[in-house]
Amino acid sequence: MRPTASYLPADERRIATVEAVIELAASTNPGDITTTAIATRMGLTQGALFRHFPSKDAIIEAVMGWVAEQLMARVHAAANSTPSPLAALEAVFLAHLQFVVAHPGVPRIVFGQLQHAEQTLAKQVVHTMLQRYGQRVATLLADAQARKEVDPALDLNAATTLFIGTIQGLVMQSLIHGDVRRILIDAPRVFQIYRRGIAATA
Amino acid sequence: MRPTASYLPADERRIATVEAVIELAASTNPGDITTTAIATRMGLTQGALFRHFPSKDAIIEAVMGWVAEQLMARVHAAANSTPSPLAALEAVFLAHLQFVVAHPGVPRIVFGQLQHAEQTLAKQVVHTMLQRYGQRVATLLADAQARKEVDPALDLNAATTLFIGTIQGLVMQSLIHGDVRRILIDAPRVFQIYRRGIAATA
DNA sequence: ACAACTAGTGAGTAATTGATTACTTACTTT
DNA sequence: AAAGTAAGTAATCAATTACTCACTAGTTGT
Repeated sequence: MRPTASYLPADERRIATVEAVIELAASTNPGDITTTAIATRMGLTQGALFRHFPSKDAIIEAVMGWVAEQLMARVHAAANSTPSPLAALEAVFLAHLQFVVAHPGVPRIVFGQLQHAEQTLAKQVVHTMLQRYGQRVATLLADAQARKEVDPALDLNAATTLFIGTIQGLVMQSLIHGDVRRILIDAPRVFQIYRRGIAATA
Repeated sequence: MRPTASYLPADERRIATVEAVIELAASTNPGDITTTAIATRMGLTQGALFRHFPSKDAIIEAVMGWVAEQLMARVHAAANSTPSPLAALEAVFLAHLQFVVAHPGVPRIVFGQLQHAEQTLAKQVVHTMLQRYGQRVATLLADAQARKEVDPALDLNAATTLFIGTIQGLVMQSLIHGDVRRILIDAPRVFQIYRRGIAATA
């Protein structure tokens, strides 16, 4: 409940707002996060929020933008961290999960957004993020195939789906058990099975 | 928008209510489903609902109970459909996903429930369901190991986590793409990689 | 020090929500 | 057919929500 300093400049206040939402989402149903709750956590009154955002939806959009930026930065860094595509794949896998563990509210917000029926702008941001993400993974898998690090007969689309699905599955499980840190224990052991599933027949 | 007949007996009306909620959840954010929306879909007035349920939460609990019952029935049937544990595992995998495709609102409601912070009764139902589910899968994997159908050195806990995670991942992806039926296309190809990951070293 | 600007306050509003209730309608039993 | 019971209606309630605005407090440049 850090009582953020008063009278921040507008851009810093907007960032503080995004952080407040993500922190709140760690322990609250994202759909139930009210503007009053956001403001209170920052030590502000509710009306003050609308000095920096035209609507609540705009706040959510800002949050999704922040998430997309942060996550993709980590993914790309991990993907380029090693020359071996297969090793890079594992680095991406772990980097993604570390990001989630560091910000447990993030997957909850993302899942929450995907639930909405309306084609909202925030949902669009999630869409393009996941699309770029999938393309990066597919490229790594193709590279690994070219280097004979994985099975030449591997179904690349299925492998990409399973890669992302495995991460989302781990996240869901942590959501079920209410224990985020368990992800980091399960992650390497689960990835080992995945790697075996796509491995080159030695 | 089938206008359910008027003057149903109480138990039938309760079942109709559960079905209405699940149908609504297929195209609406479960958290945004109002008692008015449920009643309207059944061709009733909102107040009539509270003649059969003491509260909205009670409606959700009834829905979760229905889901747990239906899903576990299908899972157990699939698990016992063949003597080979590995084949049974694939049968469970497909049966689960077919259930989701038949009722697209179900995973949305389940995910929505897991988002709640409070330890609600409905959440408890989901918990025990997933626990029993996991135990059944773990048993099948252990049997498969005993029959040497899978790697004797396989990490059973990780394999169980990955099994459930893979399903949840596929469901999430369909939620992202807004196309439920794609699950049935991806499912066999994804399972093939999973099976390879746990397979016995021939 | 002082004006100009920005950030925050706090009291409001309209709309929506789950829930209650007095009343009416339909079915069942004898 | 009369009486009793179960099911549905329609109006209404209190609470909560996102959003607005006239005003005040703090910050900054000169």
